[in-house]
Amino acid sequence: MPHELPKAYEPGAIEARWAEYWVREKLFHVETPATGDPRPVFTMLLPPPNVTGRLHMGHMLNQTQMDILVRWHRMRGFITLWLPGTDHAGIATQMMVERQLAKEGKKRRELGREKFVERVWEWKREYGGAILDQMKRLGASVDWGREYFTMDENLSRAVREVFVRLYEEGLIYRGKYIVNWCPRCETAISDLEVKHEEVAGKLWEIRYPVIGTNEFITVATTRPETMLGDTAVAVNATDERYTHLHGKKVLLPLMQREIPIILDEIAKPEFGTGAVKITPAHDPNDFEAGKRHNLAQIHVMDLHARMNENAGPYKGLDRYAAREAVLADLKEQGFLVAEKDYTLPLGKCDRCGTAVEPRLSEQWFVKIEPLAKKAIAAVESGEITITPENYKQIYLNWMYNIHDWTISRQLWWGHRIPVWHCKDCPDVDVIVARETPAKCPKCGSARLEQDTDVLDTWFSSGLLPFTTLGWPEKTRDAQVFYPTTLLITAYEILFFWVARMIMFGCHFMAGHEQDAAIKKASGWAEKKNDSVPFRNVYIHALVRDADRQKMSKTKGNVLDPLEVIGQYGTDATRFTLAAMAAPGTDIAFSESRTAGYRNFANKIWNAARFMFMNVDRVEPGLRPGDPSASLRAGSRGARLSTSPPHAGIAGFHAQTLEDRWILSRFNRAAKDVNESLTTYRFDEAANRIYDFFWAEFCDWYIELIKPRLNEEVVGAGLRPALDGAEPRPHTRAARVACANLVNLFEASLRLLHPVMPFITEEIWHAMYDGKPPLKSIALAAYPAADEKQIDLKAETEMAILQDLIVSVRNLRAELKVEPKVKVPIEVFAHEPEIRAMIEQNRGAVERLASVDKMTFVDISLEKLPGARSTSRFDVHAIYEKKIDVAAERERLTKELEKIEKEQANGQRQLSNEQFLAKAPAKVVEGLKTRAEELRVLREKTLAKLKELA
RNA sequence: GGGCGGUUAGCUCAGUUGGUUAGAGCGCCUGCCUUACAAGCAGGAGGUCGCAGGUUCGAGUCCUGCACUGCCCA
Repeated sequence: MPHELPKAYEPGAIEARWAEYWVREKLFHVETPATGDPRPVFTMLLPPPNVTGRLHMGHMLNQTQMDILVRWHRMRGFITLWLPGTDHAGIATQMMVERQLAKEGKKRRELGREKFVERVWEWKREYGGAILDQMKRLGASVDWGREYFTMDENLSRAVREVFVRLYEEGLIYRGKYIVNWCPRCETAISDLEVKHEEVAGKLWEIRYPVIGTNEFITVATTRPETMLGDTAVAVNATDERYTHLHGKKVLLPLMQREIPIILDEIAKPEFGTGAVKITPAHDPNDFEAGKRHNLAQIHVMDLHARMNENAGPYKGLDRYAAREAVLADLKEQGFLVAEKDYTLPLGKCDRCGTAVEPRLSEQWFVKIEPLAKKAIAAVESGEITITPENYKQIYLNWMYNIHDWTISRQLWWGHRIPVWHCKDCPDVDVIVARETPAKCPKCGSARLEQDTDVLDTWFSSGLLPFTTLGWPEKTRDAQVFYPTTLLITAYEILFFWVARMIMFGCHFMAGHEQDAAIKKASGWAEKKNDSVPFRNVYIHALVRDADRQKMSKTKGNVLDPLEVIGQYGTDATRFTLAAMAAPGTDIAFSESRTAGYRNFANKIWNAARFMFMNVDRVEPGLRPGDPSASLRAGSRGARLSTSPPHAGIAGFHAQTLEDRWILSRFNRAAKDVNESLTTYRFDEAANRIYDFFWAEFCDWYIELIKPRLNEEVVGAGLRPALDGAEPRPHTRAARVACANLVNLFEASLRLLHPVMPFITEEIWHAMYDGKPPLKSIALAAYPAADEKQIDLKAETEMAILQDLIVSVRNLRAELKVEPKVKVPIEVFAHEPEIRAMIEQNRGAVERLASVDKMTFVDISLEKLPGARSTSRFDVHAIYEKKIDVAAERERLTKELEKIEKEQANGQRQLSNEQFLAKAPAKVVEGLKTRAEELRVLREKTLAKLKELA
């Protein structure tokens, strides 16, 4: 089985199999490290998806990036913990179950709180795992053994603890304020959960008669129905138009209520008529103004945004129906002055899209300023870094202007507020307790009632970095894994979640110290503050559709990641997201790219087939990590226990130019990829691997070693193969080439593994005939560059050789040589070493450029037709077909122009003293070398043009 | 209204602290089923880097203004 790969790469079966294997084998489970464990740690918290959620492209991008870093760190020997879990998502989940009930013709309130919550738990047990199951399909290497749910008993206990402590510290208070009220969800929501939208509306001007005069005062409003709750009209003290009305009252139309004219800054003289109606119970600004002037607060709507008894004749009407009725009546009575088109921002509930109603109600708040202070300091001081850096300023700006946070929600699903009211105590005091109290501490009554509200979901998720590690107990887990290393998340929840984690972390973990040895090993020795929830934050991009449109259900352009995966495979989809994840730009996800990366996987697949074919032919039984096997003929040298090497490729015997070259290129690639991943440059890392594997390994290296792999011993006796089976006739060179191929391939798989975990796992296991030294390539070492294996000379020589081969291919195309016809060539090399090098690689040139025979000459070939020149060599194809003189002249003229343009450019700089004085020597040197090359090239081109004339 | 991005090939995007010839994938054109791969191979065309100024020996890269466009906040 192992070496017989199907001809075409089919990701489906492979991926499902390994995804299941990784979970079953618990490969990514992390035990709590013992004291004295010297290894560095890498910890990440998975931003918990909503328990109601379905995987979307944003999750997939997020998880791909996290998984790349997690696998990379794990392979580099870090204790790597990636903690998964789900969020109970108060409103969303409640809505889901309400919808389910509605289908049965039932309502939440009919069921009652207790039964309803039981229903939600049932729902959670049945459907709540869906998104995590989807995650498994992505290959996310999380520790499933530590999975959490925000409503778990231990996490709930921590939530109560936090509430009580904050209350005792005076950082939680209850008060009557204007909040954002969603009449659909029947709950208060925070500022962040309101989405503002520009909508076309109207601005109505209404005149209120001033009592005791014949005058009117005109106010403008976009929400005329709220006038029913007006308790004042404000004008600006400096507004001379109204000076004579100071101290007077107006008679509120329709309601016939006398209300005062007040002087307040809220009225801006330059805006409209300069007079504003004040409705303290239905507008946040008016509420503040009302407090300044001690105005009555009149509710005119109920919880469902229907007019209530305070709205007089309009009682029972929905707010929009009431608006129509009010306008009609105002018009009829002559109070409506004007109606203008007006664009207004409308706040909508983030969850259900219903227009939010500002509503005066009693809620619980977190006093945010003291918490924000520490959270600002943590980022300003660099204890927490935010990447890309521009988000740092966005975070800070928001933090500077932060408001108190409404944490109570009028829902049934969530952490119920640990507050009780005593029915027998006349005063308004509350009992705040960690556990349900049996009786009132004041009067001893047992008639206690728990507050009906639950906490905002973000209140609990903001605690996760420490509650998942056992807080409030002081645990070894916290000592090792807190602060977590990195948080990767979307910009949208920077405030919702990231900011709150920082505030809570800095507050509740103050004084915490990470295990000193581990902290140092992990590279955080210079960090002073161990209370922060994470050391770094990386904000990832938004995934848009191929036309840069935001994906949305209403537009119908949502791409389901699982469908994309079904079509191209997880590896290709992951690769797409990684390769397109350049910082600062959103990702316009295009399936054509994914198709391209599926092709890349197929390329790897077929390169593996090629490798296996040769192993089976040349050296059956050969395994990676056992490079000497091919040299110890007859002995069973495969040592399965050797773990793969860390730096470079151990046991790679660089004997030929292409060997030295690929080894050098591999080490360079490893170096670049490691550097890119350090700075979250997933795009650079992915592209670098792509280019190395395809353009260097496959296109050149494999092609170059083919003849060697086929070398057979002539006349000598046959040698027994490793497994003692059929004798093999291959030379030592062939066997070295084969071993090199295997070792290089194995190292390349490790290089690629974090981005494409499945295909690499599959081929890796096959390389060991299904008996690998480790349970997974994910546990093998990540390649690190070995500087000694970087070989500049080999790279330069190879570049010349490639140049020669490509030049001949060019000539063939120009001369329209039949594909099957081989053509003799002549080569003139400027320097003897280059000539020797080309001579040594004669076979490669002849084969890869379809050359009949290569001969060296001692005179320049530049003037000949059918020749190509570089600054290092001339090459001439001996072929009778007449070349197209006109086309050739055109090509040369174009080339000459290009050369001269560059030459002029270079000359200008080189003759500029300022440039010579100021530019770095390296640049000047480079330019001089280039100038010399250009001079040679120009002469050659000119000579040839002359010859054609 | 305030803030932050973006504008580079037909399309989607890279392009490090300014430095020698601006790159990739897809698409397009030409020729090939060359025994790993047609999901492939070889070759090719295609860019006044949004516009106008400025700084600099040198600008796709830095500064100013403008145009278009996207996002966030109020």
